[in-house]
Amino acid sequence: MPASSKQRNEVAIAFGGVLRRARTRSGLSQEALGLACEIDRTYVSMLERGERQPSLSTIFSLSQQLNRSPESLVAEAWEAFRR
Amino acid sequence: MPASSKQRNEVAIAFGGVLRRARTRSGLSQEALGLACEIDRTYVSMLERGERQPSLSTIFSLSQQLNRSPESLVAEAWEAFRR
DNA sequence: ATGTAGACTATAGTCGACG
DNA sequence: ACGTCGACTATAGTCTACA
Repeated sequence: MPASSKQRNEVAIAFGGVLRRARTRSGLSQEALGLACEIDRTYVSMLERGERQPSLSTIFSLSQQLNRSPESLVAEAWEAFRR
Repeated sequence: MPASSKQRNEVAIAFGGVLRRARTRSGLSQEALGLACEIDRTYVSMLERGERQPSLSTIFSLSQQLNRSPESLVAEAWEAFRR
């Protein structure tokens, strides 16, 4: 068992919300974002719904396509997670 | 095949360097850091050597124990990755 | 205190199909 | 354009042991 799978879920949910807001603001569909990042459309969906947690390289490619710095996405997710 | 496994390696190496510097500066051993984060000592070693890539929740717990914000670690890794 | 190795379990990430 | 399901492959992360 990894450290705490409850924590992982909460992290995933925090990131998911941030991702969805950033994506909709940017006017991209999940499909378009996935295509640009070379990640699967259904996986973008899972990320946004907090069912999966991104690795660092996924964070990097998502942030690039959203015209955001990776640290800004992470900072937002961290803030959402902490509360 | 995931997006690009070459990119993943480079991300892992970038993060590994950042982690090692942050940890040695903080005066913690890999063992002590792993214990505090509830992640395996040998896995900390793999991360520092760029053999593995952290997930977001791993970044969160590492940064907490290093008294750093997650975004500062990510920003450094991103900078190292881009060059 | 760290690197490495092997065998393992859990989860990140892909893909095709359907509503 | 998105959610979901199932089956899959790749990799994150654990654990024991030895140098």
